[in-house]
Amino acid sequence: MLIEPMEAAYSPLYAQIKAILVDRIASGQWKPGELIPNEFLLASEFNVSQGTVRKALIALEAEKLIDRQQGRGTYVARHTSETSLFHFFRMVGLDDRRVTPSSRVISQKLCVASKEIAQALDVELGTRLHCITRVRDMRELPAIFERIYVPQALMPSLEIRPGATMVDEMYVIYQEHFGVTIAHASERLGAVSATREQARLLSIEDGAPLLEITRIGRNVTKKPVEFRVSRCRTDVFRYATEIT
Amino acid sequence: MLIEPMEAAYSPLYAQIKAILVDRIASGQWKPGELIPNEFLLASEFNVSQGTVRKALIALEAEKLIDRQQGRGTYVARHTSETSLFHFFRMVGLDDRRVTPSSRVISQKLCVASKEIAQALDVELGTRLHCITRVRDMRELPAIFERIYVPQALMPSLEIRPGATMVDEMYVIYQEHFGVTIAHASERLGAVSATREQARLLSIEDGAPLLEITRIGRNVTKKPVEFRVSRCRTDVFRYATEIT
DNA sequence: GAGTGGTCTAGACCACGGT
DNA sequence: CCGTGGTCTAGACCACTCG
Repeated sequence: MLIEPMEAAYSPLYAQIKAILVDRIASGQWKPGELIPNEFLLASEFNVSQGTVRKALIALEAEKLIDRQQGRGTYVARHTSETSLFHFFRMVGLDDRRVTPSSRVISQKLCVASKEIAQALDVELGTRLHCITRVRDMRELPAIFERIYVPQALMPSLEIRPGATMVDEMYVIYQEHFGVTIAHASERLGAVSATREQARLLSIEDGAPLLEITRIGRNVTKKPVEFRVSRCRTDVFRYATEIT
Repeated sequence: MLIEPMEAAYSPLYAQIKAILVDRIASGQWKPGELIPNEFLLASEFNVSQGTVRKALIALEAEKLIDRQQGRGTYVARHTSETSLFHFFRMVGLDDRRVTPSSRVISQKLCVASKEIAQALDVELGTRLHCITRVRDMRELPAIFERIYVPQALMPSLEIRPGATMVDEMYVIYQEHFGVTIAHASERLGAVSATREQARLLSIEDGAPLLEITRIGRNVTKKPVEFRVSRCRTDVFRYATEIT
């Protein structure tokens, strides 16, 4: 019996607890990598039983917002190059084995949101955005041509050295430098023909078919934060997904 | 304390219960659509508490093997055109709205498993397969060219009338006629150029880029049952996936 | 051994779908 | 009204990590 507002739509206790915990993570009160109080402490704080807190925590773990480790404790999820790639990067070789990309930044510019991007990011038309163009190599091959758009307001000092080879994932940078955690993403896939520029950068024939992935990245509160378009060679790589 | 074999790897009670229930579904002892015993009955059958059974049932529901309905009971999941499409068919319009395909069968033949297909279906090279070729229309447009391979041994009398417009999903047919339930699938996506035949059937230009989806469909025990290659127009449709 | 999350139990009560 | 699944509690014990 946490809250009992008149006329309230019914919501189970564990869902209310969960919402409170999400808020603590979203607001930065609990930061990525931080150890949060154990189940009994949370239970006594909210005056509920440990089992109820547990149910909220299990739900948060399923959403990958926290990381529970038996014997150690519960931590706020943190992006690492590893986990970020494993979670958000779906390309595999024809042998079905995961590949690790590295990236070369072609350019970083400021631009304004087009109609499509403004709608995707839920911002005003003309909002100022960072626009990063890069090529990602996989197994020594140039494989992905990528444009990334993020609102300048969210990450004022975002600065990627053009030409530098990047090991770190963008999502690690967002989180560690700007406190922005990408927790969910929507992807739309289609097939397109390579433009002349893309063909040159990817060492393929002009007009060759490319897999185009359009992604909207969202933070823990599901607000859109990043828009990205990736054009991938699929002569030696595939996009992998499981339906369960 | 269900089983306690010497040297056994530790496995929680609810996982053992779950395995038993999966087996009852896989073996056909409980058939799709059937009402299964309630939580207390199962609990007393296995001599565990209701909460333990519940945990197994919740896991099965997450895997979409059963359908739990408050106030009514728990049913073995059944494919319907609706649920099958909603679960396995990922194409959406550019407006992000779901589309419902209909299909025209071009041909049905018998063939033998190539190396690639034999490996995918985990059968011997040369195993006899049904091979169905069809075109799927979406919003009055020919949109997908598709080849489906299933072992003849699994579905001896599979017979689709060429030319007939199909409303029913293949997966509904597999389940209702042959007791084969597709419960999981792996998909690999890439971009390819349309062959002349495909271009003609899809009313697009020769060599136009198509999204190629290679799917391995698996039954409830995760054994591969169907191999399918779909080539999709993505000028007005997209493949949609969420990363959560 | 102390502390954490994971499992399991037993029982109470609630919300929902039918009769 | 009954029977179902859904929530919540309180407490016991198990498995893992670390000092």
